[in-house]
Amino acid sequence: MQATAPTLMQDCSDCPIRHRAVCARCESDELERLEQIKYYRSFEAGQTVVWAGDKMDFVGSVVSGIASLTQTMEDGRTQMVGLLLPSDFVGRPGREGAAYDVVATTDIVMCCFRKKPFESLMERTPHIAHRLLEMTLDELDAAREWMLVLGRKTAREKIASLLSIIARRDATLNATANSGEVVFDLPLTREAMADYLGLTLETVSRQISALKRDGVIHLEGKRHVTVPSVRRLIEEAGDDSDGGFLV
Amino acid sequence: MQATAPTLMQDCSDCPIRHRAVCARCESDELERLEQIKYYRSFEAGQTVVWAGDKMDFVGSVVSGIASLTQTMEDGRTQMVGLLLPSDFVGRPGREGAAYDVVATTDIVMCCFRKKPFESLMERTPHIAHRLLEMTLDELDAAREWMLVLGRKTAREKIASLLSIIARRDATLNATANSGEVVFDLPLTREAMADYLGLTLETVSRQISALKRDGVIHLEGKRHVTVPSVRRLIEEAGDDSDGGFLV
DNA sequence: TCCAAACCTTGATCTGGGTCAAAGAAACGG
DNA sequence: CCGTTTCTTTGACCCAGATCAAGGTTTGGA
Repeated sequence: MQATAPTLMQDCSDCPIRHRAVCARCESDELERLEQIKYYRSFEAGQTVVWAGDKMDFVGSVVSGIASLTQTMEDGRTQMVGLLLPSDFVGRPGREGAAYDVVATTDIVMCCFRKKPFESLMERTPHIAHRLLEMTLDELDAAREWMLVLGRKTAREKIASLLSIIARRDATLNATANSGEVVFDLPLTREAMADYLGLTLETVSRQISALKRDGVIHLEGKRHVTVPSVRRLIEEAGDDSDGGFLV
Repeated sequence: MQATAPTLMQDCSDCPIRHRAVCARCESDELERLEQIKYYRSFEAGQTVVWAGDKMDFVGSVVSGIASLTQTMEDGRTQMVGLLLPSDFVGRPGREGAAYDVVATTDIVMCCFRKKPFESLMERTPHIAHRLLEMTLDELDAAREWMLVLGRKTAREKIASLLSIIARRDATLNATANSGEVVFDLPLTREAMADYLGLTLETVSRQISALKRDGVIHLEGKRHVTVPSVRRLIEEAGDDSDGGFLV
């Protein structure tokens, strides 16, 4: 669905880096310089963007589609450690290799900058460094919140937490925030959800069935979800911290 | 043990902010400005430095002792989301409230800067912003690595992972990196370890006993640990990523 | 020196979620 | 339109770790 063809946008007025990483406070000549070093890449669902440990010579943000950050043990156990939705930034200025695999979950288009020029631009443009610090702090908060999910929540709460996050992101993007009902398409397979939640795919499937049975969500097909009451969903997630969303 | 009395160091030559946050690349007049806005605070074991959600009007780093970052659910389940060892930085420039409780695990002394002046110093001093970005990226990496521990490792592997981290930090600080044997004092109670690892304290106790029985570690009293072979410990942690340590 | 409060260990038992297995849906290429 | 592949659901059973319970050990104050 997010599988936008790799249309090379020429003007990039909707390029997320513009309003998220570089942001409002930028001078127009800074934007100009960014435009000059910008390029697009696209990947098909399942493709690996970078492997953990490999040199990552670019930074960028997701334009369309969904990518995931994944850590793997030798014996094959994997844990997804982050989800990149459209407009999310990935990259580690000042750091060499990738710390985790970046994998395209759906077909994706990314807006990239080669690292060297981006870094030197950062040197000259405090606003960019500043904005990146803010974004990184936010990611750190999100990661730490997720640690609570992984360490202490039950399977049912985990599923509800994930659905809350997706619902929130989706509602923000689509401004569907009305009656408390939210509708969206799950961008992840049951297996990907399991990897994100530290569960098995069977447990994910069972708990989704249970939430459906209990009327917390409604499913059409495997992926199309209707949440009649977001408040109820957030209660199921056992959560404080999802606060701020629709309350 | 880390319970240094709140000796107000006048010259601060060993103040961690100097070499970690502000770092080598700073000009001496930047250091000068930092000195001017610096102050010390100390807390007793068990005291809460800030509550989640409260306004946090300072940033700082730990001089001595250990603090922990903790998230709590309404029903009392808690998850430790970070550990602050001496020289670690805490604070969120550009962000208002704390995202988690900061609690003194042992008696601690912190070196602080009021946020406002620190932020305005940051504006004028790109190196500081830059260093903070690097530190935050490192913390994010650590948090994501920990997500793998929480989501996918067994209780035994979790314990071994935690011991590896403490051993590594301790070895780095004390330069004990010799024969592969490392000796240190556990700075955490069994309960605190459980909160960090997403386990119960009983399970922690049992697994520590098991590691002792299997000769992976040796215990003297409840807290004094000898690790005869760090390599072995890292194997028990099931880990790749602890690489770089003593190999 | 003794008592009380923290901490820690160990045992018995229970259970949420994992594992193994089989069979439905959807999607897809030919 | 059909066979194959990929994804999902559901069932039966099992086990790692939680829970409940009871003692030990250490620390510290009076």
